[in-house]
Amino acid sequence: MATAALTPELASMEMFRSSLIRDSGSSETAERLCAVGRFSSLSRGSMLWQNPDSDRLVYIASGAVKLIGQRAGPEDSDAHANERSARGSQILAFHFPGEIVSVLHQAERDVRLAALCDTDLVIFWTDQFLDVAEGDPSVIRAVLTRSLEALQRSRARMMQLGHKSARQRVADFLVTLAQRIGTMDGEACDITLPMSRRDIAESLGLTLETVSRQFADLRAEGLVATSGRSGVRLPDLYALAREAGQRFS
Amino acid sequence: MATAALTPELASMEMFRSSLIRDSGSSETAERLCAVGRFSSLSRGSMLWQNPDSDRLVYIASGAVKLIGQRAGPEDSDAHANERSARGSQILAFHFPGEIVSVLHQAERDVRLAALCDTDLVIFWTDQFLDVAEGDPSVIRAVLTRSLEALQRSRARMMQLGHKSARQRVADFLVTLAQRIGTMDGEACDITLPMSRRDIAESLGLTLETVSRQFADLRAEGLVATSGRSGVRLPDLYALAREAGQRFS
DNA sequence: CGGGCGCATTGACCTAGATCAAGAAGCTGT
DNA sequence: ACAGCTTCTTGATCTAGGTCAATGCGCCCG
Repeated sequence: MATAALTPELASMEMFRSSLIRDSGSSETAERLCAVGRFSSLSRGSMLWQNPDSDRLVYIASGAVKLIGQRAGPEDSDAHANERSARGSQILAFHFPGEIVSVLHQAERDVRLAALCDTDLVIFWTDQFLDVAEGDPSVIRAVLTRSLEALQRSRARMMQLGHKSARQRVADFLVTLAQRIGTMDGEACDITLPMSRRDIAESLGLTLETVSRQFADLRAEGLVATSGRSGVRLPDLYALAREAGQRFS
Repeated sequence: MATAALTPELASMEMFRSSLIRDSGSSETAERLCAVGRFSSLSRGSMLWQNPDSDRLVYIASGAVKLIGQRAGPEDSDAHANERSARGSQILAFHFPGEIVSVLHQAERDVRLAALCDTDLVIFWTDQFLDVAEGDPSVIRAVLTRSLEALQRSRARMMQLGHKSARQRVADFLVTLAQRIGTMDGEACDITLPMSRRDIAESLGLTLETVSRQFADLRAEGLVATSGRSGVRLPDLYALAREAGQRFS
């Protein structure tokens, strides 16, 4: 009743519920799903420890996360497993509010979710989620559609990693991100990067130095402007997209 | 009634039906799905022309296919669009009998399915498939599970493309393929490669020459033996897996 | 069985990007 | 405002793998 904001937990659950109903699920199913979902709040930099025994579905309510794949060195022994020991880890995807991430348990590999900034999310045990959702085909179908979209993005990234130059990767990264979280400002487009240069590098399969150099080049050519660590402005999205795409030879 | 084999079409439909029922779908749903599926037979090297206006699901009954992603040069004009003009195309995945491939229509990109050898398959229009399957949640769930598996494989490939050396990629490719289509022979494992060196290269984001060189090196070290173009024997799968995986430094 | 074509192998060289090594901004907290 | 971090930028080398080019071999077909 107070004028103060809802608790993050209630707000997150409400977001999830209404996103389901928008996908034409019945509100009854939504209620039951909310009942089996567990709310969680992550602060910047912390990771969601993944039980190695089961798959999860994670709904992002607010903030931003990265999905990290790490070749599972068998329990890197005692070494304080804080994030910085990330040698040779690969970022598989970034995810933003409203999206559902599927974190599959995968023998031999270690897949984790880490928060780029303070993040609220709702976690489901995949089997349980599907058991409940099975009563409502439209919900399962919605989840299927989302996972096919994720597959599509994943394939697009593969093409990027396969045959593109550093310059193209960085350009493509910026254009794609602009489409997902950018705000148009007349001709130009502004993005506030939630991730570090290192994150960008690891997601593109490059080194942080190379990413930095490509930013410098694009900046020199007037294709991007930066302000501070995280402010990026793309004065000509089309020109940049052209850089990203089919520059033969 | 004759002793002769079934027609490929009937055999393919029967495979599809029984794979569905194994996944606990009702046989009634299976019948209805078969009714909307269209059988098709591809000969070695030919491509499934993808209508650009809709997504498809393709069930592989026999043979082998590659899923190709090509940055869509706007209608490469008249140039006889036979397969060989594949400049800078990337192979997104290989698929084998029993698997369901989802081919999503993707603006700006051209995704196609090509047969590595003579192949029988059943094609569905995704929306129609799901409309029918919606009556039977366990079928939709099965499709979802398969697509999550595809996502998982896709992520694994991303890690490969991201941070691995040519040697590791080739080793990983062979080990992964061995697990999918290899036949054990005591300690060793035999594979008959359905794809060319060029295909391997394009799927790993390497050149055909580099792949060849890596084969030569691994051969020299006794980790693989080859016979003819397509015969491969892996005398020590574990040693090879170790090459593929976490060789730090 | 032998000719010919396409795939595979091998070699010589050369760039894009990794690696190593300083510095220069940015964002904290006091 | 300043100290002390972390993250970013820039520069100088080094090398894995790409590119170009020649040769060899498996496989199909007459």
